[in-house]
Amino acid sequence: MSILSVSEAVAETGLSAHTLRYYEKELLLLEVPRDARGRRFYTKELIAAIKFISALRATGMPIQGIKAYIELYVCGKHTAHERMDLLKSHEKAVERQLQTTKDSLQLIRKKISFYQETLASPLAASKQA
Amino acid sequence: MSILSVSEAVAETGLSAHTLRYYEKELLLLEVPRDARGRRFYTKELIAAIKFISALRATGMPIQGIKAYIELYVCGKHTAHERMDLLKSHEKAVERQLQTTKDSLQLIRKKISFYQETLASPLAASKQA
DNA sequence: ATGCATGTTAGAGTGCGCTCTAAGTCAAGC
DNA sequence: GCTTGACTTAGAGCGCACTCTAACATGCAT
Repeated sequence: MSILSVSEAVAETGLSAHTLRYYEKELLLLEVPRDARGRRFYTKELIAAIKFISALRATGMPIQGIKAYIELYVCGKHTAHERMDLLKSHEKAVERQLQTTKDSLQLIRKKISFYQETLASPLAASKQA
Repeated sequence: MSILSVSEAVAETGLSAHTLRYYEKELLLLEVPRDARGRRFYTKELIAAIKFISALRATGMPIQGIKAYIELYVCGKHTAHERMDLLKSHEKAVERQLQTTKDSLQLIRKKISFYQETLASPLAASKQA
């Protein structure tokens, strides 16, 4: 299973075939190999790259940001430090975003608690939007 | 400071005046009062509503979902349970999303660690996309 | 009285990330 | 031989959430 067809890659990564092609077109995926009939297949390295790209996307990095990372990679080993800095900066952004999500979740939970109290004893409560 | 002008509401909520008007048009904000000159102002209840809406947006609830919540609110007290269920369901969704963000962050940190090792002792390492 | 700040409106435009369409190719199975 | 299914391409279309434009109104300061 170290070489996957399109449909296998779809199953493995959770992305659609359309999205895989779109990423390739946007230069997020480089050198996707083809079989004798011109059909794509995905090596385990490529699958790992797709999963990493998915992690960047899932944490809100825009396509252009990922592209910038890939371009550094293409430029060679001497960009390793710059690539790491890019990831570290994204790491910090994700940490901030996690915190604001948690804060927002707290506010939502407060509202839920309010509903729970109100529904338990309808005599209380009045002012809420 | 229990009544805020547009610019004060902008400062207080972090949203743009454009976005406040957009939310009003989309029926997320109801009955925004006006002064004698026809200019909006925001009561503290309205500001609280805006902050709650921002929390829902910050946690990924779409405008249409928020609108559904507001519509239930407009329908009266008897929808309180349904509104709470809607929030609870969103709470669960946010918890799942928080988990996948954390998982993705772990993968990103693994890559950063790899770079750190590689850059510390350049003799190691080779295979990474 | 003139300019500026701060608001108003309806409606158009933007950026992002997919997502889909239409037409075609090829090998395998009935 | 014909159909089916998994793929290919270039390019169009879509949904979302803003975001901006243009023209106008009003009161305050110089």
